[in-house]
Amino acid sequence: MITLPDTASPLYEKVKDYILANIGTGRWGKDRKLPSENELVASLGVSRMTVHRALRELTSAGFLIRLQGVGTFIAPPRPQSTLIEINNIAAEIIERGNRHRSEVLVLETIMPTKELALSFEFPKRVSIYHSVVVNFENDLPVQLEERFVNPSLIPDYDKQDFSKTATYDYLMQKTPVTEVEHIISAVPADAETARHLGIDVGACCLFLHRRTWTGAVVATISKLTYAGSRYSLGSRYSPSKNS
Amino acid sequence: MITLPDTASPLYEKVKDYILANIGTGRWGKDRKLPSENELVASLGVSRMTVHRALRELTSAGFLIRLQGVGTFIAPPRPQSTLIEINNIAAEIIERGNRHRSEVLVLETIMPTKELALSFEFPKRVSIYHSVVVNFENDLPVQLEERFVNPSLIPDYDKQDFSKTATYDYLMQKTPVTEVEHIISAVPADAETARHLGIDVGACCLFLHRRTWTGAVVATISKLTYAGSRYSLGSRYSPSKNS
DNA sequence: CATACATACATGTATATACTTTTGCCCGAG
DNA sequence: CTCGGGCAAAAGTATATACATGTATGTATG
Repeated sequence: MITLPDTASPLYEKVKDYILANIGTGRWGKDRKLPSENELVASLGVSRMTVHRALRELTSAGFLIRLQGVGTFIAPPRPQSTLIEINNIAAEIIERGNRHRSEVLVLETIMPTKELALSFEFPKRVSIYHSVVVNFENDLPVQLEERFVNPSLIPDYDKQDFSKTATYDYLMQKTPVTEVEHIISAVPADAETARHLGIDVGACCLFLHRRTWTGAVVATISKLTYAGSRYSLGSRYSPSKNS
Repeated sequence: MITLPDTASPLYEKVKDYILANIGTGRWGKDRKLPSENELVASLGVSRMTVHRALRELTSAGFLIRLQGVGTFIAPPRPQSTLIEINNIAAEIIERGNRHRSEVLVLETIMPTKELALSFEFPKRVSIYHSVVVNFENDLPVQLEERFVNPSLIPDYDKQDFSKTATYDYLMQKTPVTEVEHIISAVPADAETARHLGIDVGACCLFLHRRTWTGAVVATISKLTYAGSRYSLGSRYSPSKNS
């Protein structure tokens, strides 16, 4: 029987500390398999629910991997990927000390195309909101922003004045985002895009496709086109900001 | 009594979805206070532990704020930014079930231009490693990869065979990255890029500029050019994966 | 009137118990 | 030797219960 430290912290935290202290010391074999919940119950003298909570939280924090029916394992060192941050364009422009202005080209209710309804994961055809806005930095158009919005989550989208409130701000305020999908690509400007952004047809544009979810429901689909010569996505990131 | 959806997902997930769906609709008053655990138990017909777990996870995901003795409240909107993930291209290609191959065009030691030395934050001119590699997905060139590497951190870079080990893997293995800077833009292909990627001059390319630091020292500078028509950066991200 | 106490109610922690789902493996039938 | 059934083990979920701890509030008492 192992005795956990006699501090003020809750029991499941002590169990977490105990497990963390034993990760990396090689104490748990070269297959990096932890004792089972029931073994920990026996060796630590706490209930299985408490052990389970400790293990679940360490798993969600990325330290462990658990397989039902198999066991609990130490997670491999962090996956080789880096993150970049995508900011709200209005805020970004203002932060650079420049003036931001929006021009609303379209704000309407439409029936989605079959393809769009599919992207929304709609079982049947329901009408959705559709907006097209051009964002200016010091009177120079930098971003063409087309959005499709799920009206069941954001009811009054079509009644807003998006030349005053940025669409992004309104959406973020109205509904919590639980998941985001991004696809970034480079595309040549089509005729309409070129006209709105004041660039040549065929000029390189950065194209950002974004879907956001609230729970299991697709909340918004956005297609953001940036004039390639006038804009780039940038970020600086420290991986060491995790627990 | 509210009836939760009859799906296969666990009960606490349904409770989380139910709560998320009610956040932002203004359903829970202008003080943004949620019903107490016991009220949710009564209205949803589940046990308090299940409600508690749902609320605890939403709290740790940043959606809620809980005060013992007071109640549960909707958290103020999170900082408005989202993250996208940039993966190792070799790993990405293999994960898609395709074949990855590299062709090393250049691997040499050079004296940096003044501009480059500035990017490295070098006080004086020191020689650096320089590599140019084309990455193929099933014999189709998708990425032109130019790297400048700080020899004081990665000594034997010029002696590796990068048709066998991906440059990325080698660098990640050799030195820990403490900070990353990314700039993504869309550019037309110049003559040389077009030739190496097998695309037309002027075709849209995704251009990724990356600097990595190890401590206070710039370790690598990379210029990655993706054939726009053949590649897009994608990612799906759940903000709720924090502790 | 002000302070102290009692009370109610909120979330936090801990346990015991039961059942479900997934997986790995042994063992026997063919 | 192979296939498949069945069993055991592991994590996952759900509940009932109890007690701990923190907060707000009303009330009795000095």
